Amino acid sequence: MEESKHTTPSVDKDLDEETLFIVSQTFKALSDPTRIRILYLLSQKEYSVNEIAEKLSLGQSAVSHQLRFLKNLRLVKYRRAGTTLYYSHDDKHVMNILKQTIDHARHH
Amino acid sequence: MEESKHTTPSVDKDLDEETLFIVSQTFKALSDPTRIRILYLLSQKEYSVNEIAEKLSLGQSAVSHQLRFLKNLRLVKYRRAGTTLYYSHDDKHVMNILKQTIDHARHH
DNA sequence: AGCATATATGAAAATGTGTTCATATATTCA
DNA sequence: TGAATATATGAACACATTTTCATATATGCT
Repeated sequence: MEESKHTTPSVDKDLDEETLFIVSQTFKALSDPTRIRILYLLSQKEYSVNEIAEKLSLGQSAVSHQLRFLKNLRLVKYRRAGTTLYYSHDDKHVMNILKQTIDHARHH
Repeated sequence: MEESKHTTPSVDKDLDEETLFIVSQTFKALSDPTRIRILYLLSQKEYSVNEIAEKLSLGQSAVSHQLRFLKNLRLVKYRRAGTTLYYSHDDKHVMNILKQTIDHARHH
């Protein structure tokens, strides 16, 4: 009975492979400027693929590929309206972390 | 006078290049399993380069390269004791975000 | 100075990532 | 069904990242 009585969670346990994988994937999603810009846009409201491409001056294909990446991690979701897919964010925790880090970066 | 009266910071402003760069670099630091393991280790206490290499079964050179990466972003610092360098974390905000995300990943 | 130990560094190799291009699929409408 | 529009997909390319290997540098000790 020596360790972690009422200490902060996450310290003192070791990192199992699965946790490590999830954490690294999550941060990888946030490590690319294009994906950050997409998520930041989606933090405001839903947008279609073409709207995202236009707003950010990116190719339709590039946006689609990145959305698939984000979708696989369940960071975004979409709803269909005819042939148009409206994407929106789908992970409040991750969006919150992105927001925190943007604020932190801005405060210099 | 239409937007962002008392809304959350970081929304509604656009992302300037510099902020985008800092944010993406920060997350890139956290996106690699080796660096995550190093930072996680350093969240507990300071360790020398060789201690880190042994604890994590990594080559001395690989650890040194990653520490330089983290040092450039001012995420870690070191103190010298003879020929030994003891590294420790140096950014509470980033360590907090790492901790949050590990907890989040563990809760599935 | 010479030797031992701890760490850093540069280049090469192996692997991973992001964009583009061409094309496929899905939906709507006439 | 056929045309039009929106999005997805796969392959190829360019570029970036991570590790390894060999070697350099720094410090302390005798």
